[in-house]
Amino acid sequence: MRILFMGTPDIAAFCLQQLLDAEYEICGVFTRADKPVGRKQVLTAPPVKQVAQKYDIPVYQPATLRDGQAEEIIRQLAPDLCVVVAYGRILPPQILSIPKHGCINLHVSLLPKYRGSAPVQWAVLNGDKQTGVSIMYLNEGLDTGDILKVASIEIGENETSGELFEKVTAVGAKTLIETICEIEAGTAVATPQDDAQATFAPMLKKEMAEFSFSQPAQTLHNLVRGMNPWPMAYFVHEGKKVKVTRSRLAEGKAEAGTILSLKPLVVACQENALELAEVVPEGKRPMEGAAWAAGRRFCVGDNILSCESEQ
RNA sequence: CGCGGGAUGGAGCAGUCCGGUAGCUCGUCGGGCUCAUAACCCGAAGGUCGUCGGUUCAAAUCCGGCUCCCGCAA
Repeated sequence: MRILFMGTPDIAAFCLQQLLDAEYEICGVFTRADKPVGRKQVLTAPPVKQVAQKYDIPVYQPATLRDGQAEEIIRQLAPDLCVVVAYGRILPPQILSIPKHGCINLHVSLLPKYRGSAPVQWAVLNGDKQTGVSIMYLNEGLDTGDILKVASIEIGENETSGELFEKVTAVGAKTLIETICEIEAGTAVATPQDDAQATFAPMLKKEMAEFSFSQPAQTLHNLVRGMNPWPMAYFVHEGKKVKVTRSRLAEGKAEAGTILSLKPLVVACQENALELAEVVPEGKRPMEGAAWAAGRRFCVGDNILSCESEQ
């Protein structure tokens, strides 16, 4: 079985690695262009490219799939199956039809829920107790193809998107390989999605990460978890961003923003209260919420939101 | 030369503008109170103020070089 692999970030690189470890024949890799990364803006190859190069697999990074060139390359590679994991592009129909066994895709949600680019984050943001992975055939829509196989995954109470992503990556790769086995064996069965149940999980935007304390603690806790590791939930204190990287639900009732405890640092929300376990003030490194409170010289009863006017 | 913040006992900060005895909250250790405690009271230890050089009677503080950390941007 000649496989053409398409993907870009870590999860895709992990799947590619697993396929290689399972000794599948990878005839080529499509990934997105190298891009500048980090403070120094060093031009960096996507994770998938790094893995592919290690195994001397031909790498293609076309700017578009729709000018006929990509189609030509793929025909020459003559894959039996195309495996797509977080490639970041929709494949046009003329490419979808090239491989004999079609194109399959790993999507990290229980489809038809959370179609789109940030399914893991949205599951956490919405406070879901479980999510999962789906392997499906690609069609011309966005994550709308027939489903071959699913696996569900529990979401812990304090689990972040980043942590969940690690679990999802492992389960996803495993499920992907199981599915490929079934396709090879001819036992794979595809089931159409129920479009009426579909929801959409768009890419996160930085503005979505800002909060005051005027929402229920559970909502904010979900935000903190869901926005970690990027873009990180934050509130503004004295004109500066304070990211909250870790939180816990806490008991207590008071006007939103009231400091109920300094150690640990607990702040009242619209409903209940939230412990700020770890924060990253602008220009500072991560620190315990209590340490930040010590340096800010808060007192129990102060309002974290109105400090600006008081001081 | 992308913009900006920062480096002060174990943690987080103040002090720097206007040089002159190292300060705050917490932690640690010892003691006390208490049925008890993460609570409270008393006491103690712990810092060549990132680094190198300059100015000065005197530098955390003023001047210059360097290193490291972080936020933004991408």
